[in-house]
Amino acid sequence: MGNTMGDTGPRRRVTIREVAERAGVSVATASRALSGNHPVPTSTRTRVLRAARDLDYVANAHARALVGGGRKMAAVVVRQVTSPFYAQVAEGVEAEAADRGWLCVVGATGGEPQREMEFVQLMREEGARLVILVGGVVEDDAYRSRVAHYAQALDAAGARLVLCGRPAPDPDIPALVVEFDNEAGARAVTGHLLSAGHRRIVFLGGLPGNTALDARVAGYRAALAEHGVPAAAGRVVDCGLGRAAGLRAMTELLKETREFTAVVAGDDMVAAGALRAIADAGLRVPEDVSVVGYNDIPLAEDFNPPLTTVRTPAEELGRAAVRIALRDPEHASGSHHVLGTHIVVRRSVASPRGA
Amino acid sequence: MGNTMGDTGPRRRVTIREVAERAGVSVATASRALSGNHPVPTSTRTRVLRAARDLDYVANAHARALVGGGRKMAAVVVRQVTSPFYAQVAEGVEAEAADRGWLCVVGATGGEPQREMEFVQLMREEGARLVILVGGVVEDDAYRSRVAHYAQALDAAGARLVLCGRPAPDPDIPALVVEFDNEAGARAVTGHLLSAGHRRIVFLGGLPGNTALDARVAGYRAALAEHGVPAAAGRVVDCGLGRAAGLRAMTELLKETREFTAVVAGDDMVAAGALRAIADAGLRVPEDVSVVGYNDIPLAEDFNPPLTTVRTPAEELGRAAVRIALRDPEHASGSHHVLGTHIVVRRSVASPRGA
DNA sequence: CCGGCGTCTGAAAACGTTTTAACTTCCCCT
DNA sequence: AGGGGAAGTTAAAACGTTTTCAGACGCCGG
Repeated sequence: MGNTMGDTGPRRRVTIREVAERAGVSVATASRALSGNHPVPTSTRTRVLRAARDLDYVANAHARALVGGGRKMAAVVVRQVTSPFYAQVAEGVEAEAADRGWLCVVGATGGEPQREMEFVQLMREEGARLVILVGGVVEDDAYRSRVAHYAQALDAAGARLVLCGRPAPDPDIPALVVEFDNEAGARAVTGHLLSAGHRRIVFLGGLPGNTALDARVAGYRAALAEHGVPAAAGRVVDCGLGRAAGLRAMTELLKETREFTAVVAGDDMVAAGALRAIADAGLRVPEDVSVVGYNDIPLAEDFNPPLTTVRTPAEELGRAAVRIALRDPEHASGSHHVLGTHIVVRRSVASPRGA
Repeated sequence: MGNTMGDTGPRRRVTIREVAERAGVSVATASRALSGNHPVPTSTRTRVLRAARDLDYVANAHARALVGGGRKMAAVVVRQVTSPFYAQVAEGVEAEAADRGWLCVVGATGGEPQREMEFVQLMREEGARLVILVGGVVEDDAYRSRVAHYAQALDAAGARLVLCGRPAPDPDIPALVVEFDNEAGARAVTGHLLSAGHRRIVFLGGLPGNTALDARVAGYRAALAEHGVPAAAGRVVDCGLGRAAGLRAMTELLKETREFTAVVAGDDMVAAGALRAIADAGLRVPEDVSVVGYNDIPLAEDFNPPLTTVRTPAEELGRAAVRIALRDPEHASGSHHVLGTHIVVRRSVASPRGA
């Protein structure tokens, strides 16, 4: 029993009433002095402030939100927070929210729509005024109706919905879209490979139906076409994202054929797996195979070799999401913002052997 | 005015009153049927539930928390969410919280005590019932009084405080400590180097006063002593953490001397920087210099070469923090849990040249 | 037929804040 | 002198729930 101070009994927080009493004013005056919502002469104000400090008063956010009809809270929903890319987006949201004194909640869904729905529901209960759904997704009917429902419900509550890197099911829906130009990014990085002389290039990490990946595949194909490479020379391996997927798919591919000189990975994690698979097969990067990634995650430059990739300013994506959502008074349904990307050249690309 | 959000107009949410009306019952009955807090005959219950569904009713969490006197909310506070290690801890907390239907808020401080204090204050206002402060820290007077204040204030509000990887300023303080055995981990990994034949080993990434790093340095020194290496042969470079710090410090060190054959890095990010610096200096790992890290972050195996390091189950740390805090009804002041670590051998260590 | 008990229900009292509307003062202007 | 504000303050009414307390009703055993 080391705790001598009342360690038992019901804990009661100090209320504004006690502050008011101690300062010798009414509750109303205390509230005004504390919230600064209404001018109060300096003398009383300091008296109230002092009483609050003496009592270590902490306002009850619930009571405040209850009467105020809302609260400054944003929510980011991602697949998982340990993904470097998502972590950066979340950090951007958090930072921008913190700058305005907003609270930021993050939810992880593990990719399960069920958990996404539960989380959005929870945010409705909590009165979040901004919900940011992050990450590409396969756009099926279930997705469309889910998002339509979110949008309608949040809009009815006066909250904003922003979709980061995923499409709005309908242009009329009250949701904002902020995303990168995946098509352009993939086109640029594939072009980089083509310029180095590569002709047999495989795309590793397709995920049919997933809008983000489909766009990258489209960019890859467009680049091929631009450089006059017959479409048949291209190849897309639909292994999805993640290091494990990249590792497995690349291992398989190498067992099947070596008729390619370069691979563009769906993202940097896939590239990490591919790099490992290539090394395990006794091949060298970039001498034997060139590899490019996507996203430029923080550790991409520490890969072996340092990865040439497409930089997608993820933190900026998060910041932009809240900035735009909070600025834009129109909330213009179907408002669509696309952020640019650029290629960052490191050492995972060389000219192919024969060139 | 003063409204930063374009005012789409304060929309009114559906209240329980409307649900009750539609179901033809009183508010009290509706509440009981919805919250299941009190038995209600099936017929009325279905009626109420149906009305709620028809109206897309969402309970107001604030009102509920106001009367209920609390809410299921946990907060994790980290330096930055993009640090792989912290991200994993946060994920663990989030997962464990979600499992119990709790909400999880994450705050990033950027390492500034000021922001830490603001965030804890915010959590007090919000009525969080669990606050988890993560990450080593220099234990000075400011820290001690800060944490003592958090502990007292949260305890007074009936909330729990847990310190992850940072010390409790006083054993009597109402806070829980959960951490890894840094000393043992560093001892093991340094021992690994010593067993390979290394004798001139430098520790890169000290941060005097920081308890986590001090413990690792202590482990490093203990290992040296165990193997009969004179203390004078050891060297600690106090460059702090982070990739940039490791890169800079290692570059400096290599300019000054090459009288060492191995380096143990303060964590994996420092190791990443060191790896790069070593490569830039034209040396090879592990042939010329062996390197080990700390934490085994997800991409450590993709470094060049794959990094031998100490695995600290970060997600488990986060899970354990909430599990212990929520389980232990005593909250036993000074309760202290330490989680084990183990070394994971990859390819960044070889026997030194002469051996 | 009555007293008592169980089961359902509803009116009203919380919870802690902000805001509204009204009430003083006090001062300046006519 | 008297009227009109402005400035400072307060009591009381919200806000949307849960919970308490008590009433209504039906049923059983005496």
